[in-house]
Amino acid sequence: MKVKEVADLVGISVRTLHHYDEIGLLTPEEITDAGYRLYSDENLEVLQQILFLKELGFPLKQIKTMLDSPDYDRNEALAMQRRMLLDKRAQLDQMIATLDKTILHNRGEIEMTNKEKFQGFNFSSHNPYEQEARERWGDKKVDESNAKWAGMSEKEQQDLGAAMNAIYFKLAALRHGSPESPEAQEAIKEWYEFLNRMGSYSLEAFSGLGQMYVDDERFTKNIDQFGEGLAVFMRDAMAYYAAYNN
Amino acid sequence: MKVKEVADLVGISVRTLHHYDEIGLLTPEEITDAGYRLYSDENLEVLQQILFLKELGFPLKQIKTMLDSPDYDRNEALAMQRRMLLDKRAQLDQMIATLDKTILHNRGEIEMTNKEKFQGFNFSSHNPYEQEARERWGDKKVDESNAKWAGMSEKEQQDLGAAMNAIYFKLAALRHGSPESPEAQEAIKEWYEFLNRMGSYSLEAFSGLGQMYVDDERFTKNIDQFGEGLAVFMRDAMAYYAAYNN
DNA sequence: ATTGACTCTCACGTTGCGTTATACTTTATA
DNA sequence: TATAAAGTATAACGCAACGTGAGAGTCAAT
Repeated sequence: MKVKEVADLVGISVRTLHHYDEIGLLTPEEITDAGYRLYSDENLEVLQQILFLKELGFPLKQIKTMLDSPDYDRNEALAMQRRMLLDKRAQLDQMIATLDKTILHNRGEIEMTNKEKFQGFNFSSHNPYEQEARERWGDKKVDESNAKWAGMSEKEQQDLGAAMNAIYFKLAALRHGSPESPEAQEAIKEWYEFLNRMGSYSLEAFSGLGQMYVDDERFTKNIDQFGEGLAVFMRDAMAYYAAYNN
Repeated sequence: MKVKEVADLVGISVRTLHHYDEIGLLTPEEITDAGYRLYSDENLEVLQQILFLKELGFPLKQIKTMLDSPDYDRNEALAMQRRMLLDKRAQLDQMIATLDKTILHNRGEIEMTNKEKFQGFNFSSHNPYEQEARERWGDKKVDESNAKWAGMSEKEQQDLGAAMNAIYFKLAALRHGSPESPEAQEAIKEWYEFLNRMGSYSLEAFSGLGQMYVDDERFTKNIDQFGEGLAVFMRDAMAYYAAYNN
């Protein structure tokens, strides 16, 4: 398929396809003698992945990094994308609810706090683990973490969300190997460093958090969406990392 | 409220608020002697509108034009935004359905056409009026219009959608006056020119289309979402325009 | 053979901020 | 009360992701 055919089929521009080729994100299967790009069905399947991830706010560089990874599993990616699309739909639902309340507010039928007026504009939805986190680490650490989150722009929040997912991806791809392998330890180190951008975790607290991933089935359920058994794998990797990095 | 307070409440950056001030989109109610920006509750309500419209893909320049318009009615705007958010949610639903099919396809359980793989990535959903349009204007005109639409990038399609909505807004604001007033005629002229970017309408066809807006209750229902009685107003404005612009 | 549509590369422009630097102001802490 | 930290201002460069236009070659339709 030539560029215009692909562009029309998908609903993007020819320039977009050129750009994706230029940055190495989507390289046509074949180039004719005249230099024309020919796209294969496989190219289209990759393009579909790109558009899903793009819709979810991932920057193209990060999409390329994901797709180029030898550990990238398309079916696991689809499962993750599905969850994120559901999250995004839930965010839209919340925005619609906020809009409905705003209409009633404008009619004088209800009062809205300023906070209520902006429900749904970012993913700062209630963290269901916050109560447990407070019990385990105290109010100060949670408030500190929340303050950091709240002090970020939407872009920063999205980037963090995407970075977090990228780490989950990487760990999921490694989970069939040993949690003590250099690759696994490298990836879990990224997780440790990532967490320390939000709060401040000692190695001991890090290991304890890993145990929580398994003890608390809500954590387990969320994490295992990225790959069955990932929560256990992460716990073991985190315990090993904590033991051997002090 | 100072910038950081607003930024934290809303989940945007301080830089964003500065930018909106710079371009005249959101001007703080008050500036202190030190030059600090102070935002009022009214500013926050405007900011909410901005964020709704931004989420719907309107460029900031266009948002500013809308908000600055003396005809801008916030409640009508909210109704329109609600509809567009519902449309966007429907698009996400379609993307999720596409993703689900993709998962089955990857398992070998179903086959997907290339077209099916990209359902939901743009708003090229089936136009329910297409059948009637074919009957009234023939296959050639509809194919031509569809081909033009399909040949556009997502950005162009979104811009057109936004431009279309902006015209509807303008007309809705004018509908309590005479359809023959210069303002109404100017706005309906924009509609005429807009339609001619998609197809090619004679003045006679334009007037006939206006009549259809009233005769066909699905048209009426869609158009009147922008303002009760707008379909009738447009029909009359279109008839007058057609009669006096040949 | 000619024309129209499609394709290529190149390069500048646009939008909406992010980021950094520098300096002033306000608030919290010792 | 003095000092440090946090918050505020403006200015300006940088970035991502294309859009847009120009010029030229290629392919398909007439």
